[in-house]
Amino acid sequence: MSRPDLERLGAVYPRYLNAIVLHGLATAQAVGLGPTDLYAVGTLSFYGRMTSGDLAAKTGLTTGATTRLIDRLEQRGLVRRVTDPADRRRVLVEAVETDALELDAALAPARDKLGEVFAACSPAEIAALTDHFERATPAFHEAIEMIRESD
Amino acid sequence: MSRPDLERLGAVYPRYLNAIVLHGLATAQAVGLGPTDLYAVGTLSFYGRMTSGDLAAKTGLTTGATTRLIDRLEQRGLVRRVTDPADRRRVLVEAVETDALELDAALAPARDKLGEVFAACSPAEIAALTDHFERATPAFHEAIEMIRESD
DNA sequence: AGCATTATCTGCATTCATGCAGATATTAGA
DNA sequence: TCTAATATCTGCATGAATGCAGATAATGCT
Repeated sequence: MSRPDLERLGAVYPRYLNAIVLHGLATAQAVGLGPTDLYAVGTLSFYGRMTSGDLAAKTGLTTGATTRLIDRLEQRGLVRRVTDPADRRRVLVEAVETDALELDAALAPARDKLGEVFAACSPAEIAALTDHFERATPAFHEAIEMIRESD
Repeated sequence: MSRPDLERLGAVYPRYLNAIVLHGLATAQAVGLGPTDLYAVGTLSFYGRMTSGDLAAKTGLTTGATTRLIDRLEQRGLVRRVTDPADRRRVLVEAVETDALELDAALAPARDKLGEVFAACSPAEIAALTDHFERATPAFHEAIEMIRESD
């Protein structure tokens, strides 16, 4: 791989990540949630129910702060507590599928704009991009854990 | 483009964005800044000096809150205020290139893990990905503006 | 020169997320 | 059964980000 290629990636990629995070913050603000709260809901809906403790680990909060986070989300009807029948100390939290948030509306501009970007791609390019996204996602999750371990 | 392709993209992409934002939040926490503060620094260093008001617009904060944000960043030596000689009401803010933050250290895990992902790509794939990132970045910025306009 | 406009800053107040330490409930093990 | 360990919750406290309204400073127009 040639040097110029990597340099261009190095220049473009940080700005790209910056834009995505900024967009995430703006979305949270638009739906009236803190960033952590909104992305906790996302995590729950993408990866399914998990215990309060697991959610604490994912978000990097203490268990106490996580209790309060779940309280807030439950109060807004975004999340549901289910006691684990196998171990009644544990509380499973699951996303309620609803659009109590107007999350769909908040994401509409991104969907439109990104839709145009993807629409300009060939099927092969879409496949390549999807492959990349699929590999990059766990890489970010691993990086998150590593950041938190070295605190 | 076939349906299955788009469905896979639709499943993978939201998780990908979720991971990036979560990683952004974890990074901010690791360096001891609020998410807005950290991504304001990023915006300044990527796009160069801008007025306080422009930064307010970019972050979606009021001008008062932005003054405080600049105060915080200046106090930590991440940013510098420069009075605009052409219009002395205006304050230009520019990023100070320093690693007063151990931002490099905080980003190291992501660099490593993502580096592996990119290393597995052919030069052609790298070029295609870079093209995509380059097109997606302004799309996100436009989406941010649209979200804020419809508040 | 005088006035309206613009850009940033300040004082004040408030909301909110979060940590911490101890409480409670449940399970597991000796 | 008694005790230790585990999972979540609560009370309390605090720091921090933010908004808002008015203050200050600079510019531009008439």
